Amino acid sequence: MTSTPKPRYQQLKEQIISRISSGDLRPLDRVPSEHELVGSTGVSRMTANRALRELTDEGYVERVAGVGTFVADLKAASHPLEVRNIADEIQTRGHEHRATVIDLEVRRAAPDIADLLHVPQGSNVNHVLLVHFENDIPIQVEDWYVTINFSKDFLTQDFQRITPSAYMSQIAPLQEAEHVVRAKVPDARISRLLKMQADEPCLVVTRRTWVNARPVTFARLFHPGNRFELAGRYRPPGIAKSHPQDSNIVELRNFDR
Amino acid sequence: MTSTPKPRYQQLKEQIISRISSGDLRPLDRVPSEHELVGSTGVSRMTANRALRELTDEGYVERVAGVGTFVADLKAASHPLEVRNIADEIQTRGHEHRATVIDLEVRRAAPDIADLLHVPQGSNVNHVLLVHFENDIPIQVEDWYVTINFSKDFLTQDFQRITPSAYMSQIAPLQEAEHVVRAKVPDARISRLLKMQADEPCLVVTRRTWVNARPVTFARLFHPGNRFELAGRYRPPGIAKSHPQDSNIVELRNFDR
DNA sequence: TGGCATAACCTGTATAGACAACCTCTTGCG
DNA sequence: CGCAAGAGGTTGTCTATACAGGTTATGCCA
Repeated sequence: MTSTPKPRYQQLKEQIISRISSGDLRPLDRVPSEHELVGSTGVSRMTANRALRELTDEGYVERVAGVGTFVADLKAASHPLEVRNIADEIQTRGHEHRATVIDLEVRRAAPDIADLLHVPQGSNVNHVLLVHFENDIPIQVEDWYVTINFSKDFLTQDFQRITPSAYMSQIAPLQEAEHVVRAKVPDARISRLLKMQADEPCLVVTRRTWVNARPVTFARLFHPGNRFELAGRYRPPGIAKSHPQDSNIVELRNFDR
Repeated sequence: MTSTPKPRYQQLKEQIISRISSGDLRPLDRVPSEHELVGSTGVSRMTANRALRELTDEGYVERVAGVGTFVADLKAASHPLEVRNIADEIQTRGHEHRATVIDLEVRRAAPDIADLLHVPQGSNVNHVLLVHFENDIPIQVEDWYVTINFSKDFLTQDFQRITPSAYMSQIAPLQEAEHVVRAKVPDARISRLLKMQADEPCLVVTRRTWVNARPVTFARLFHPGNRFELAGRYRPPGIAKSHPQDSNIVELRNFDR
């Protein structure tokens, strides 16, 4: 069908991405050098250089002159739209973080959850509900639903130590994600867990992730509207040489007013 | 100080970016071809190619094989974190859009506004307050403050036809922006303008933009929490060849429940 | 043994040249 | 007059080569 084959630098990129996705190359592993790629694939060094350079721009690998090319840390590969790990944020602020698991079980999927995860209604899904505290003040409720096939050791995880989203990114690299932010007055249970007053609004972030074109997780994150906000900062690319990753992250932060 | 000068492809990129920023090159204008850059700057064609290719990746220009390179439309240069123009979104949904300007004047900056815009307290700032309607239902209140120096013909704009954010991007390209999203119960005036019920929460997006490291605009966008949500979708780069711009946009959308 | 020069390897950049594919406009033929 | 062929410009890709600068390990010499 395609009259012209894919360019060779693109083939090379996809080959390396696939080795990363499959786990053949793990974070911080060494990626073949330009010269090695020249030897193994027959392309010229400039072509290998372009492939590795673009993989750097896209956050898949990191390069150090004089040393080599290495698979990037998952964190560095995360996207501006990715909400930062709440435990990290709290620690960044120098505060104490604590999490309490309210519920951790396999349950039958309610109709709406089944629909979102593309599983039969009433089939089993993993579920965890937990509350995060910053200096003993509740600031986030996480309500996760994860397909059984995606995570088989879900119930044995210690979600008080590792957040669900950190656990998920360990299992498989993020391939696709959708975030929706709403303002909503939460139901009584969430309101109670967050020690909120009646009629106080929540900032609700719902996130769905896909792996291999199938939805695998669905999560709702509730935050007290009077204590939290979602902030993003943006600087256009091309001029400043500082890490673009730094500036374009979306973070959930506390505001003191 | 810098022992090694900037690479030539980077100098070329900055030179072209500066011609775009200054208005010397306007959207859809033709950018010098690779061959012309070779002639005018003395670099090799591969170096010119790299400069133009990276500018393409960064959204500054668009290239068409066999035709040439052109300054990208402002819209295409926008960032995932950039909230889409609400008039566009409504038209995308096939609905009728209408805007009503409630207030358009120069006023003295209140302490908080003066602080955010880095102007002396009580000095003059442009202000506009307007309401957007989708099929005659109010869906967004925009509350803008713009420094006098940045926009001198602010009061003569027809903000019922051109949204403030579209007008701002006409004046100068966005250099830096900060977005904050909150859930909040609005004050009585906003609540009335949006025809909201008491105690109903708002999704409030506040945005501040910088040009040449100085804050120039501050805006608050209010949306009824029960009618609107902020959605973002993300697909990692490098594999799919479809426009990355398409998939990573944050849009404000209506949900019907 | 300690320290320094050096070799080996790596990435980063730059050049010159080549071919392919694409688009537009002109030219010439039927 | 209409259409096809071609010329010329443009981007897209690829190669071979070169030099600079950073990092690490080796090995020699004092």
